[in-house]
Amino acid sequence: MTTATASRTGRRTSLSRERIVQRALGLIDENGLDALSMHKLGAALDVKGMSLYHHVANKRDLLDGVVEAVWEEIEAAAPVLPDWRAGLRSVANAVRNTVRRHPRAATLIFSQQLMPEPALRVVRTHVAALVAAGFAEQRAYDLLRTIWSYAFGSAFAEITWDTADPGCAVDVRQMLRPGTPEDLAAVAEVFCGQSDADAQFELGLDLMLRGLDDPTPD
Amino acid sequence: MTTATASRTGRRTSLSRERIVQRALGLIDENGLDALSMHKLGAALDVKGMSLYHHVANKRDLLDGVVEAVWEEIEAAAPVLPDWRAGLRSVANAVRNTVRRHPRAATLIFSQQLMPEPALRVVRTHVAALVAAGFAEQRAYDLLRTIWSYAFGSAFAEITWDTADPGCAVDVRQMLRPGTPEDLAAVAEVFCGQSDADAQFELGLDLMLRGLDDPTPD
DNA sequence: ACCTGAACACCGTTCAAGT
DNA sequence: ACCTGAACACCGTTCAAGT
Repeated sequence: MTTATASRTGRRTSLSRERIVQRALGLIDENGLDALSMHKLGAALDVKGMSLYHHVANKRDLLDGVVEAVWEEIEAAAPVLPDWRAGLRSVANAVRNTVRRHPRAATLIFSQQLMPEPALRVVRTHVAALVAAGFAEQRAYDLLRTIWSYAFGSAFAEITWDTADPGCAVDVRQMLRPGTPEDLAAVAEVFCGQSDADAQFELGLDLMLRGLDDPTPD
Repeated sequence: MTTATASRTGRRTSLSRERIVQRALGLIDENGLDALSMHKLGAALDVKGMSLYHHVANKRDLLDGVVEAVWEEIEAAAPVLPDWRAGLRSVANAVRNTVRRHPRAATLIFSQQLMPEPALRVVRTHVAALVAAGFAEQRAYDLLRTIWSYAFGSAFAEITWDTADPGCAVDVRQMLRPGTPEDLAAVAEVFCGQSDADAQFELGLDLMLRGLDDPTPD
């Protein structure tokens, strides 16, 4: 299952929480969350599994670290922009693109009950930008939360339905239980086989952003 | 960990996939997904773990069954309504309320790569209603998908942030890593400590539904 | 037809050594 | 200070019995 290619590189540098977390994210991206064990992660780092416990408290702590690493990517991709609508758009796109880049790690973001620091920095930065644009603070939090929920919901729906092959369209049937009647399978094909996922994502985003008036100068 | 109360009831009725799946969902609701094992599930049904394999193919198949059971609850709570906006609202609320009723099982819906039949029936029914209201079929699918994504995203955000104690507000800090600086902790408290989750959910829903024009009669 | 004892490889985690 | 061998309880799963 695990390739033996990793055994030559990265033996000189010793372990660190950072290196362990990044390797874990890499392994999850490659083989899926279920295939990640402390034993295998150790092996991928040229070390025995037990050694990891010198740098992470336990597996839960390790996975918290992975969630934080994903959030750091979101943060880096979600700059504040002069126009407040464009700023909210940048948050939404950062969330969606990052989740799509790590589809097999994405479920962790919701299953670990955690708000890591990079996530909180995204909130702080963009709330501040909305307030600077004239919104009341409470309203700014509400708007950000709404866009945030939509972006995560869309990204999750997409990765659930994407069967990893962007080209071939008809593999939606893989996610149906064998007995599924033909008429329902046809429904799934239209609903899940998104011809243009980007346009679909924009639809909801546009609806929400166009519905918002510019803040009244107070 | 497991209470011994279950050992008296339910011994006379023999096993069935249905009974196994329902008990699994119950155990997940009580103790969380990580605490569910085939051994423990067997014990909760007065049987050895291996006996379950006569009724479910493996654990993945069992969890697929749990996802399907949750979808059946969503389906039952999402009736078609005369007004198309009210119909979309009923889907959104059914998703949100059901996810909130099974917070510890919710992550399964996205992590199992599966569209079970009750989910497909919800799609078919509500697309048909939108088409009857005058929308083009492709447009109907797009709208439903948008509302769907928002509802799941909101529900997931809520259960991630809800620390199970609806009363006490300040337990948001449990989801912060110990080192988190005070200013970021304050951000988390406003962002996650939703004073009125229902109103927050309605905000995004209203934005989207108000932005939609009635379909032009063709 | 359905339940089970025994067994397998694998898992997370601890701890007393080793260097 | 950091790595490891040995060991623990637990896990998913198989299979040859038992009834």
